[in-house]
Amino acid sequence: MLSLTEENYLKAIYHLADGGSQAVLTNELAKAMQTKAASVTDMMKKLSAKGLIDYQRYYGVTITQKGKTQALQVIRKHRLWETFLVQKLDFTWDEVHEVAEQLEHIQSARLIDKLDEYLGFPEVDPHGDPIPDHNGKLKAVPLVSLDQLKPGSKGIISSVKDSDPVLLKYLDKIGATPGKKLKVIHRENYDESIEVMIEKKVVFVSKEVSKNILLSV
Amino acid sequence: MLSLTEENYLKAIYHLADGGSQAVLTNELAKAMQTKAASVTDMMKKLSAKGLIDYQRYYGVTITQKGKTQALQVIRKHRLWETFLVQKLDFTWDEVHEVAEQLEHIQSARLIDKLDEYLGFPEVDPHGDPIPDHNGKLKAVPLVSLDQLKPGSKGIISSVKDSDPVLLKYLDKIGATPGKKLKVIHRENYDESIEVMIEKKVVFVSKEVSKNILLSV
DNA sequence: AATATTTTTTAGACCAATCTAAAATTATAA
DNA sequence: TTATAATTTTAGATTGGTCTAAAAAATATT
Repeated sequence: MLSLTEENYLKAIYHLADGGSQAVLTNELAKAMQTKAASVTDMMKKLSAKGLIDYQRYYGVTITQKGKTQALQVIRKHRLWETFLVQKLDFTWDEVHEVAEQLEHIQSARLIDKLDEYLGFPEVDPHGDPIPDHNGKLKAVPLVSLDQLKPGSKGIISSVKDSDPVLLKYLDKIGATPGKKLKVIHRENYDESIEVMIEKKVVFVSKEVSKNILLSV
Repeated sequence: MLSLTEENYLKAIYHLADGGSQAVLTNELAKAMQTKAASVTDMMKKLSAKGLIDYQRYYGVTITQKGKTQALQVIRKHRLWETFLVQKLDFTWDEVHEVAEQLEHIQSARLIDKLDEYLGFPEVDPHGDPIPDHNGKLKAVPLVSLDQLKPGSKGIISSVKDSDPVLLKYLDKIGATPGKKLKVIHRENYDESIEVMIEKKVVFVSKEVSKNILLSV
């Protein structure tokens, strides 16, 4: 069984590699884990010895199938708990991340399957991220970030990348939440800010924000 | 903030001292924590330095008011989670202890108060143990264990001491669960086993089991 | 009361996860 | 292509929680 720290590293690697086979560098990981590069190197050796990652010194790591499976189990738990907090306990979507970071480490397969059932086998969490099923299978939906859409194109907001409460509260305020229809009206060349129509309402968002909004088109 | 280990020690001290001011010996604690006496001594110094217990070497420890408050917060969380698991996720009362041992360490006052509300502010957990309120107040109900009742006396099963799944499944089978009316019919002098009537059904229980059944009379 | 037994504490070590500082390696630039 | 900069790794130390073995204190026994 993995330690809490090992689980967190694995999850970070999975996310930084975009779920895929892409290599992750020591410093990236150190930044993501809010720790020092030396600590990361130590952990890489450990995870590598356990067959969870492939590690080549000075060239970063890639996650193995075994590691991916483990990471997806943690992600499943994280997203189910977030859904529980919003659906049942009336948390808002900007409040759930921190608590879910703790709950995701509870070890009980029975608990998480019961929870899944209790929530009605949800497919996405409150931020629109897909929830891996019991076997760790993830429904892959091709998404585009708002900053890549051309004026005139339409889409449905699917999810939000960053879980920073400040961003989430802001998106809530302007109505940019998962499920909403969106149309790009205009892109300003100077700062790449975008004017969009979200369900009849016109709003302006900066490039920085637009990069965090993912849509299905 | 307390570490997971500190919380567990504090809870064990609270329980062994029966919630009170009674002193707890190093070896008792070592047994309860499934660790060695030397480890306990180390931890006692730490908890003592934090003002959570009064520690006198060679004479055991007593829990301070501050320590009691902390212990009760953990106990509140444990019992609320157990209630959640049974009420909402259809766990049986013999399945909840282990998972609640993990969940009780989740740090979020907001979460636990929301959960409390969601469950309808329950007063007791699935084993009949009282749940401390938001302020750590515990409704004190005087209880007697079945082994101390005289033939002829009646009571209502209030709670069960041990959380061993084997015991709980057995009690379920014979109908000895919290809320049930019970009357003592006879005590056998040789082995102190007891014959009782539980809601019209006559059952025999050993002294060992009878010590674990608590009643309000 | 002196001795033996039990309990508790101390001393010193270990493991996981972390750190700082120095060394090694790779990437960049003159 | 050789020097410089950036990144990564190693070496050695630290902290929390644990352990074993030995010492110290309390309790029980003769």
